[in-house]
Amino acid sequence: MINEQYNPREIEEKAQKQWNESKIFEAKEDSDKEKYYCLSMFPYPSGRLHMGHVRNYTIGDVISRYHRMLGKNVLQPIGWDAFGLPAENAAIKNKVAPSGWTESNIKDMAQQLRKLGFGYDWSRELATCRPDYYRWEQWLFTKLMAKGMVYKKNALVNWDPVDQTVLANEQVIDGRGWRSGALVEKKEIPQWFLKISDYAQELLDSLDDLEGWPDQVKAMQRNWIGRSVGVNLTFEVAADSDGTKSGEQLEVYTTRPDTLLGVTYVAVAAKHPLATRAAEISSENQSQLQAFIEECGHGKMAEADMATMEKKGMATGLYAIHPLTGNEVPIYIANFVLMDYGSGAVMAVPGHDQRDWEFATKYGLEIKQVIEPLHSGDGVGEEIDLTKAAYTEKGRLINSGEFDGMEYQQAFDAITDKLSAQGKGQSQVNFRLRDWGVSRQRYWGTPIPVITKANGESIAVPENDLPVVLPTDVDFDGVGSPIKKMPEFYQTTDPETGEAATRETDTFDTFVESSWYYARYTGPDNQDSMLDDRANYWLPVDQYVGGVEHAILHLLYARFFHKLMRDEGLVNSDEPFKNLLTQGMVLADSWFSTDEQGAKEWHSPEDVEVCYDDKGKMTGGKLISTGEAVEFGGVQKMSKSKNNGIDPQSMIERLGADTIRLFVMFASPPDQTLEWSDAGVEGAHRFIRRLWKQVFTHILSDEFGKLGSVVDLSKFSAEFNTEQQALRRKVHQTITKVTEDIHTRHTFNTAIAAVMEMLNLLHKFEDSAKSQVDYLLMQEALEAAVLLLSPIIPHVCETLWSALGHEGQVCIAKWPVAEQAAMVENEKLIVIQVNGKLRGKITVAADISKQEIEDKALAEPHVQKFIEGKQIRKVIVIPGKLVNLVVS
RNA sequence: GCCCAGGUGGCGAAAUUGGUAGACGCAAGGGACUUAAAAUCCCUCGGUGGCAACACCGUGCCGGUUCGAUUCCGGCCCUGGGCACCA
Repeated sequence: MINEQYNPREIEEKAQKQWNESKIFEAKEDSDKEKYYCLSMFPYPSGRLHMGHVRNYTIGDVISRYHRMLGKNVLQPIGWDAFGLPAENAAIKNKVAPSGWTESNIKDMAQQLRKLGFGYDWSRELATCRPDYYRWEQWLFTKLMAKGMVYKKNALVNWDPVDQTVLANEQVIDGRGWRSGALVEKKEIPQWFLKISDYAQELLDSLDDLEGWPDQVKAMQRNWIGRSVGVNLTFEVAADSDGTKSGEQLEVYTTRPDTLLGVTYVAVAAKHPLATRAAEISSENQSQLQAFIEECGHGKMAEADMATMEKKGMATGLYAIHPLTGNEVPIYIANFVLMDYGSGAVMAVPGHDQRDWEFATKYGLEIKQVIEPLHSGDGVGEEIDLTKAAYTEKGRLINSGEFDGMEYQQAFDAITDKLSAQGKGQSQVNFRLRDWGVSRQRYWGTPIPVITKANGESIAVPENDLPVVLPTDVDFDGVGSPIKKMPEFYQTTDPETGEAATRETDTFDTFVESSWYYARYTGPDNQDSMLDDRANYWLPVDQYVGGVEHAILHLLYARFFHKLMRDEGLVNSDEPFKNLLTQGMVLADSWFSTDEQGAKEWHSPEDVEVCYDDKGKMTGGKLISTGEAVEFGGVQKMSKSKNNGIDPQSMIERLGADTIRLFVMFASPPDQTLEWSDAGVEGAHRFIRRLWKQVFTHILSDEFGKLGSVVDLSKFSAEFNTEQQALRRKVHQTITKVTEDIHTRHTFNTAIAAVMEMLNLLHKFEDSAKSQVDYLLMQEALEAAVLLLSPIIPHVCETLWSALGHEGQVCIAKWPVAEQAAMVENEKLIVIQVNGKLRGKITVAADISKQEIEDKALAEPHVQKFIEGKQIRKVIVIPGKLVNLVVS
């Protein structure tokens, strides 16, 4: 029996207690059952759950609960991506150690997750900042070192010269350090790299096998890996003006060797040895060159900044010899060429590359046409004008001597062969993907398990000395990493000779931890090895759910790690995530007022009452607290800066977890952005109350008591009247639709809408219900609604399921199966169009012939008005759907 | 700048394989119940014209393919995500 009033707090506590006590979500390996591993991206323990988390974890929970009801052995774990920058920022701000701050956040957030009723196996909870987790990451790294998958090289970082610290890209604002305001420098320091490029081809190829991944994610990864076929070729550097020959060579890579004869200059990075040498040669512009190189050393090293900054360059006074013509072309220093990428030099073809064209136009360099458009079918080619833009299409070669008249592929091969024969170049497959730099000069991360010996040689920490534990009792002042100032940490001995040696004080990129956590969940208690047999029982993950912002980096690194672990014999699959669902962001209205200085003050949408005109169009808002009028700032991503975040905690307390779960699943499909709406949340709550009331009214009826436990409704089917038949058809159509929407399409919004439609029909049916068969049908409909909604609003469905007379828990009840016979429609609605415009509708028997449909359509009075006096040219009949009469 | 998405009523959205545009929900308006309010229930709800039947227009913009286009093709505009040290 249930109360008349829906009381979320009471029933949610009760349901959660029951799930905990029955340990229903603790997964045990069982080879007799089909396994299903559903994983949501683990959260960073910032301290408060935000709506993005709620959305992500509700999607994962709905999928998990659905598959459990199909009878599968479901694993849904949770843990914490616990290393990272925010803990260090909090440490500086609040004078607390990162470790304590993080652990206390984990406690708070775990509490919030429990309140939302997610069916996690908490016995497998892990946190990446704990040594029993990161020790295995260190272990794997040492194995990779032994294999030669790891190397050290110099790489650029954003350096803050005042704070004497490395900055993340997000800490560089307008080219300056966020705290010091100092102009940021690009500094080269030694760092550790993982050879992800060794796996570039496999990472690209196996995308084709990932049928359960969204196409746009695969496309982004393909472009990121960026396989290209081109030519590596060498320019010799010409003798200096005083006649001395340096013998230097300039290596460049191009994907357009067909344009080689159009090269009119060569550009090198500011850090290129040639640039350095040019600035040392005494000449009239020596000081300008030095100043330019200095200028290129500032600014941020993000690709977006490189691509959008003003392209600048300066002639070095040096010349390169064209490998085919022997002509001399000037060598320029250019700010958009980076020493880190490729060889640090590029050949420039301003006639056929837009960036080169802009540069050449700016500095008055020669623009030479070597490609002409192919003629179209009528023998006419398009006009090109190289004074307006570069012509970048592939075409036919001109002004290229012996190669004139060749088309792209022929020219590509011929020029490559010639270079190759002269020892000046060879064809080369290149990838855009660069090796993964894993070193971070930060404290709050996994220590890199490396020791540098007295002779400068780096060696891995021996296996039995692992883990290298990060000291947590530290004084954190924000100026550099504390462990770099702790001799008791970094002073050590050479494990072979016992001589003094130093530990690496850099830590891993936090993407390293998040690249293998999904595998560790299969055996988080294992103290003896990274993974065991359980990994091969559970892996690969059947469904991975997370933000679309991770479409490239995290997902690519995790795929890479899976292959590393496979080649280490730790897992037997090729890919970690069989199916992927990328969820959109959570947005909310933003509101602001402007002060006398013109500065905007952002107000929480929870403090704004929205005003509408009589057409229901929003006109503005005013603050509930003060009555002050505020302006609408658009629908924006929930953020601190716009003050438009909605706290899930207070929502749960006010309306219950089920209401929030229902709202986030109903408001939009999971892969699109979700706009928060208080009114929409109220609507979700109203729906649950209505469902509650429908069940309550039903079980209170006299007829309900006489129903008996299990009834096979199909045996009454011959006696059903039209309304009964229609209700039953709707119920079974709804079961079919919801199953498909959840299972295949992941469109939870339409699944919920379908149940709403069914309950709306049931509501009309209720008014006239009298007979026992009516009540049996209503019981069937209500049971279907509760079962179909139980993955989404599990607490209320547990309660209603038992109220409807069931003993067991709904979360392990059997998912309903639609009865085909109940869905048979003996009549169909046919739409009649004339010239594609809707002109009438007829209802016909489902098994009627095409000819009969056509005859009936032509006989329709309203349709006749449109075909009268006209000639029927064509009749298109789509059985069961429409007739289109083409007349003129 | 490059790569990937998205753009449909007042709003969130639906239309699953090219076949009734706007399901479902929110907001709004009208009504019932109530001393009153809340809650609940019923009705209306893309635009324009019309007493109405109904007609015309309408899925970011321009063009194309088709009997038929929100859906396919070409071009453009706008918004969002990612761009390698935020997670």
